[in-house]
Amino acid sequence: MSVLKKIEAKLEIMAPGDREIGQYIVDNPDQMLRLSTAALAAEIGRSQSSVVKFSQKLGYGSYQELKLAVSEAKSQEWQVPAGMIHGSIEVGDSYLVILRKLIGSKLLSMQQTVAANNEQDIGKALEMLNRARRIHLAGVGASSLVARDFSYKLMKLGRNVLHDSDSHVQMANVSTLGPDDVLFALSYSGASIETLRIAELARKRGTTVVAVTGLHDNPLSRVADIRLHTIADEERARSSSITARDAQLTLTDLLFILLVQKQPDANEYVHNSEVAVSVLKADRSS
Amino acid sequence: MSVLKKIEAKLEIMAPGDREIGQYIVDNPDQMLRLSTAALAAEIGRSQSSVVKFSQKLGYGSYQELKLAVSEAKSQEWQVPAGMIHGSIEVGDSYLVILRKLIGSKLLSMQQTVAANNEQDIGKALEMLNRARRIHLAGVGASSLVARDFSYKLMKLGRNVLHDSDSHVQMANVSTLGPDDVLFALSYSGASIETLRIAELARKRGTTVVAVTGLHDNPLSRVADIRLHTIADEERARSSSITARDAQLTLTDLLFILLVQKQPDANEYVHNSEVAVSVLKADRSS
DNA sequence: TCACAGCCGGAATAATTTATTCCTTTGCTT
DNA sequence: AAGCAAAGGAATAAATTATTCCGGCTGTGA
Repeated sequence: MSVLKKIEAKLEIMAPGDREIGQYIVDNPDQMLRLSTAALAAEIGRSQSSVVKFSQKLGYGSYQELKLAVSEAKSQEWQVPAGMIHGSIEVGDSYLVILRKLIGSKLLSMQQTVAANNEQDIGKALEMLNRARRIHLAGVGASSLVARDFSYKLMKLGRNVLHDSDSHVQMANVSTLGPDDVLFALSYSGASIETLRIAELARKRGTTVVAVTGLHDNPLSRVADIRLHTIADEERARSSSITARDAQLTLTDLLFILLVQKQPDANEYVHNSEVAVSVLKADRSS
Repeated sequence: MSVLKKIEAKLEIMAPGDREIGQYIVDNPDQMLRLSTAALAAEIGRSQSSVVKFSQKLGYGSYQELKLAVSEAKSQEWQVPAGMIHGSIEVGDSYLVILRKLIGSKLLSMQQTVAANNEQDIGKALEMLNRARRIHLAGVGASSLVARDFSYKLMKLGRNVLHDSDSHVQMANVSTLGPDDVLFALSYSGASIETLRIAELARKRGTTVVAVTGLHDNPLSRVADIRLHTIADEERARSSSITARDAQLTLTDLLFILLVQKQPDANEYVHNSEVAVSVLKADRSS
């Protein structure tokens, strides 16, 4: 995960002094890279030692390491191709501007989402999904659509998958899960009460819980065994539900592809399922 | 020009000592970033001061600045200009390569999709959707998920929308449509027999049919009044269903945003619907 | 061949930056 | 109210970086 995101996420739970430092870094990563601890401290009116301690609390061995991480993070964000705009979409915008902004913010959320999850966590989730006897997918509203999309893909690989858009049915299904199963729960806010209850129940039954939520602290994430994250354009109200969904899809697509890589006979499964569907399509007589 | 290139170019005309330092940096930029002047000097058996002087000779005020430049240069190499790799995903690919290819092909399909539809056609579709008494969304399989996603968004705007994932129910619904209504039909192949039949029936009843299909000639497109197109990465079998869905979503998202632009009270509707949902979320007692 | 100017490069040292220690304050718990 | 833990700053230690100084080597011109 990018340091800047990490700092931003932790900002709320930091001590006031650390928050000021973190805020400054998030707001001015460029300046920060050129400042010494003392200079940075002076900039925001705190002591030099606080800056050093801040770096250490974040898990970096030294201030220099923090700088390196910031520099790397900054470069990752720059990957948006030139011409992309990710401002919010305004009423007066022309067709072309809207197009660019839409694609720009979609791209941004996809990139930030893959950056927000490190390979280890993805790997753990993958391992769980791969070994699971059954996979239950939980999610309501828009997340339910993502869950269903993912369930179709998993079925193509011959996995045992459960999902229903009705949360009561989901709850009933969960009550049949056991320790060999996995619950994959999606909720951007991490606060959807139905999904949360389902995750809690699964946890109680010894089922491994993989949660896909936003980066902020949230109840669903707290009950999970494995935490994955999606990043959406929260500020831009008008596109937020779009990018939150895109972020979830990016993550589930990634998991699907990685599963395919792991499964030697995946192509055969996928191929067979596609043949089966195309038989349906070709059947013009029905 | 990137520092590394610059160093490489000057390597020949440098004094032997400087050349050694430069070579090391070019060869191991990653290590260099974590080494102090003294450590770097020790690594190649030279004096610490030589390293400092090396930085200065290159025009950087300090060793730290050189480090920053190297870090930046390294990150630039990462972002393959225009950014992405569009190759298909292979079994041996590393995690990072998969990430890039996935996002690359998603981006490509989004860009090609918006390019494949001219503003006039989009405008006509928009006009139809805007005026429609009722909007029926048709689609099966993965397209049904896109249809449902779109239906949620339209409902947020207070529109009259019909969609059911069961094609028989869709068919039944269509038989209640009239000339003031619009059928919005999604099918990448344009050959899904259920969706096609639904479109034909709608046509017969005088309902305007908007079809969203691939660019190839196809039956669904032929019966439609307004044709919109999605472009997916067909060659790449493994990601085709992913990009086809992304393309459809890009198009429906675009239509949604344009509808919002047209509807003066849209924000209020969207806001109200979001408030309603958040009330559900906050209700921890259920 | 013999100054001598120029530079390369290292040792020593100065200056700066970073890390640690220690101590006071503050707010919370018991 | 006493005890405790965390926050945060001052002082100081440790490290890193920058500068100075000096010996040695090389090419040049008398």
